[in-house]
Amino acid sequence: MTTITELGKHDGQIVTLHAWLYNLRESGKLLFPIFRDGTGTVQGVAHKAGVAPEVFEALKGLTQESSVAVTGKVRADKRAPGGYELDVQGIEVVQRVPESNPYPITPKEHGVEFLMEHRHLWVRSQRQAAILRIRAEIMRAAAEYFDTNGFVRTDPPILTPAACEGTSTLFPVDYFGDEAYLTQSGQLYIESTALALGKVYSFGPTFRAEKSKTRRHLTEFWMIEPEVAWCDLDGLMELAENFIAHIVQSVVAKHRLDLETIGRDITKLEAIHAPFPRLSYDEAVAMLNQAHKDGHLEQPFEYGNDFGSPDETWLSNQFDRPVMVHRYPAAVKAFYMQPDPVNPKYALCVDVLAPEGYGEVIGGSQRVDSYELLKSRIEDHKLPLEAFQWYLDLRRYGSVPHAGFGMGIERAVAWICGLDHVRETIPFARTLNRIFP
RNA sequence: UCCUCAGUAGCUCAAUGGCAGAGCAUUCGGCUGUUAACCGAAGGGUUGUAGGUUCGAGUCCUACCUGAGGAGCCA
Repeated sequence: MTTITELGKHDGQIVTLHAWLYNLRESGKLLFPIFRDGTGTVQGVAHKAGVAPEVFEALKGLTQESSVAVTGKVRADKRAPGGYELDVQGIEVVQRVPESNPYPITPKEHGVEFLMEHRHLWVRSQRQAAILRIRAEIMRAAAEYFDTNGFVRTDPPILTPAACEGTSTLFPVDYFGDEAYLTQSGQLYIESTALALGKVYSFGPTFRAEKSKTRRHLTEFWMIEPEVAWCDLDGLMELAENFIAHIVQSVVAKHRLDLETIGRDITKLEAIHAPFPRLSYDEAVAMLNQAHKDGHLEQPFEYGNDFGSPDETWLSNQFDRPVMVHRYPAAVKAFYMQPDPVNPKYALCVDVLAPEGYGEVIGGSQRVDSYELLKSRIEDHKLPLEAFQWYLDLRRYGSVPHAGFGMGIERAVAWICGLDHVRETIPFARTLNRIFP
């Protein structure tokens, strides 16, 4: 028993594959079945005169996605896309898809709605399988970076008693008669474990009930969030650029074939090395104003606002690697962000914008470490002080400067794979209009 | 929540207000190197739903439903 990616090690040998029929071409007394097994695809060849009659009959007219155990001889062939073909000698049909109810996803074009409705089958296609393998590598490499740099993984709860930031919409759930919410970020909790363990991270699903209908939004998405005690904004930006470079280079090193399958321009990924360019908010605004003057942006940018989606897209397109925009006006940012001591109207925060117009993949900040300031910020934002007493405890007992960020896995996958929508980056996307299958 | 666009065969799409069609898929036949193979034939329709205008509506009008793209918000 072997797999299709391993066929090169078995040239000239007889092997058996557990596989599915991906497609079948016939040419008279010649059959060209294409098999897929989850690791790749290979074309089989069967001459009517060269195989047992019952094998030829079983293969002829076999239906797409029927499951089989196929035995044959591996043969290097320069006509084959993967370099090898399989001369079929025997086949056991494990389950034959009936003609009366054929596999719905044909090797032809399909619309988004149809494919999403059949997501449970769509994941079998070569492109989707390649994306899911790359997603897995991104998640593995992300965890690996922290695991090998002294971080302890401390996962926060998914069921939470109160809003983390109070602004985004939350999914409420009944908790034995009380109202609880699905987490939208583990940040507040890992600030706690960071003060216990030094360097920590969390990695899990988060939920936002925003009515966003764009190619960048899911209602359920995965986020990896480091939080570091005794860390300032500069230290955080250094962490972010090294972290991202590690992930991208791991994917390039281990999934070149998958990147080629989905048509990704790999040279763009090979350029992703630290350090990344850094722009202050004011510098970014100056660039946006110039861009508007030059006619690259329709809307003039109003100083003091957060960047809109077209602004982010344009900014990130100006660089060949991710760009880090730091020190936004505190007024448009979250209550827990530390003010810049040089000018307190700015927050010590950073957004990392992926290149090629992919926009924000990381948002992070140094956190407020003063009890008095944090308390007044909570009050200014009209958040229930009672619910944040435990969070304020972190400033009552041995408070230190600390910082952290969150990276959305799906946006990172979309960028690294060069996809135009995050719905293809996760096995089963949850969007505003879809919670099926 | 707002703006724009789209719903016709299993799928992707055509059809000036005048007989509802093609390619793929399925079935049958042909082809000894095919690469989303090709060639020939057959079956397959409550045109998203409900009203309306008209001699006549897939097409025009109204409402609703579903989906897509974008804005805002965010990762």
